[in-house]
Amino acid sequence: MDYQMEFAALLEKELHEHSQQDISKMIEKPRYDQQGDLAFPCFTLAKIYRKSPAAIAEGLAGRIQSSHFVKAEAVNGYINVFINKTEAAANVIAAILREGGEYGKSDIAKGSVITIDLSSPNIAKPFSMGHLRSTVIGNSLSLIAEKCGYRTVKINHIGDWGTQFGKLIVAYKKWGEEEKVRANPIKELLNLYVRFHKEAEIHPELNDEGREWFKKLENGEEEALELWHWFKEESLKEFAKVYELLGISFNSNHGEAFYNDKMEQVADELKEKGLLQESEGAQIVPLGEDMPPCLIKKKDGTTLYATRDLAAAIYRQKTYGFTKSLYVVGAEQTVHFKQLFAVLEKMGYPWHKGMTHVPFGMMLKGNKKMSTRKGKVVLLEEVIKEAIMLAEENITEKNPDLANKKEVARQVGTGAVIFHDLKNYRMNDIEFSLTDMLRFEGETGPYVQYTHARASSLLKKGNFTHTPEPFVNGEDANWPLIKSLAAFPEVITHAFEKNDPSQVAKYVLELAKKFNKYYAEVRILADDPCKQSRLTLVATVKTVLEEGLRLLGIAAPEEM
RNA sequence: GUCCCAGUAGCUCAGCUGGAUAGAGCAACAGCCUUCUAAGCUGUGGGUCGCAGGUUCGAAUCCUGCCUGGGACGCCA
Repeated sequence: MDYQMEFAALLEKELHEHSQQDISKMIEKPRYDQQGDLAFPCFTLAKIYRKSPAAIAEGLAGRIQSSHFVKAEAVNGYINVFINKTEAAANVIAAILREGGEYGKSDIAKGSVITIDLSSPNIAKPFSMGHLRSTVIGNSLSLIAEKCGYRTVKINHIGDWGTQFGKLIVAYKKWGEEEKVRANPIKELLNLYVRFHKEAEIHPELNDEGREWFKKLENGEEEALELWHWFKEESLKEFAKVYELLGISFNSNHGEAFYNDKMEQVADELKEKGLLQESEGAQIVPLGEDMPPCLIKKKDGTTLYATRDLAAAIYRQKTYGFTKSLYVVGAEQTVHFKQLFAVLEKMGYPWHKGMTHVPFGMMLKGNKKMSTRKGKVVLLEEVIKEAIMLAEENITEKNPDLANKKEVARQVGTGAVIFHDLKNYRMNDIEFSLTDMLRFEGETGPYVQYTHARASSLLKKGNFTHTPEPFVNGEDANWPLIKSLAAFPEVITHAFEKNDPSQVAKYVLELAKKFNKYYAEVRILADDPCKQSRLTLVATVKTVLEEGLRLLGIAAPEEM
């Protein structure tokens, strides 16, 4: 039952100048409960009918009659209607019981493919807090897309190619020691990387050496390749630990290097299509006034990441036939993606229209960007481990007999870290704060998980069983919950359209808050005729909380 | 210099396809566990919605200018 459309249909009978669709768009959800469930503002009608909004509202309110609404009243130029709670409750509850975890799914995609470029850490650099953002946002978006009927392909486009490796090789050859790197690869490689940039400030010629070594790498010289391969292996091992802790996996791990043998074709194709020009010794595609030109090859003939991204996009289209393709990459790379999409358009690929850069703000420290080159990074793995430890302490204190303590601690600890990242709009910069990240109270992941665990516990204690004809009345205590439960499907589509997981995070918080309020006010397990009805409501809340958390990439333990 | 993003309570943020009384969490203070997990609930205080114009019956929300912070602007990714 779509109450908004029903309300619009009733209004349309009275307002012939407006279509049902238009009216539906004008209908709002009032902020305060006393204002009813749906509201129609009459201000814009005042001019047409030459009557005051209040008078119009008065006139219309009396004509709103339907079994779906119990009341319609005119207030301050609005018509406020009150939904038939018993009917609405029955519909929502039945839908959730019937669909379970499928509740809220849609099929707007009709099984078409969406590729999502996410995480994409750089080899030989530690997995920093900054990469966490891309990883968890991308992962959640892929889960949301799946819920909307897409076949998703998560691609970890690992940064395993580029001039930086030339630099790293130079640093290793000058100052590196094999045993040290073997013992503690990431840390030692980072030290070398940091040292390189420090020394390059005084001796800029080091940068030239770095470029030379990258050229050797691109030419496939053995020494360069061997070192590169080694650095890569060590880094991948390190990343795997983080992904395991987070519970995130990928459908493709093709990094930049994978496209090495595909870039020449791109350059050729650009040339054939007459897009390539030489400028200051480099090969470029000019993109007009609005954008800087896209660099395809440097004057020494080596490639740039734009070249690799072009090759990757073409490869992905060929391999997956995507209709949509998301790049979950920091906002500072906005121009790069504009260029990338513009070049694809010039190449005549219509599918460039399905490509979207999903930017996000930075992790700041002391209002400054955390710079890898200066060694100012916080290691994600350490933060996650800390969160897990803290979660375990909490369990030991509050629920010492919990069976699978370790696993629940992992779920809650990572839940805190992931939720902390996803609860706010992704474009906001985040000031890194360990205390905020490890908070388990208030608007946090553990708060939602805790609420879910409470619901689970009630169902167990109350011996809840699915009844074929669930009855949950829409009494006032239930109503806020019913309304929230009904909103879940539209929250998901909205989150997908905006590429915004925080919509789901905020929703799940709101539902948890309402449930905790209900929990405090109503004795759910009281032995009276309505007990099963209350438990049914609890069951649906549990289902939706669990599903909401799942869409964020967060587990919902039964107990904690 | 040009372009992009942000500026709402002490702090972190919601609200921004314009609407009726601007909301949470944290922090502070005061309550609530002999009854369903207190990782919870209830209450109190706290706001020139960066500033100035404009559009509108109506602006935190849209437009313009300015201020502040951050970012990006051809051989890094």
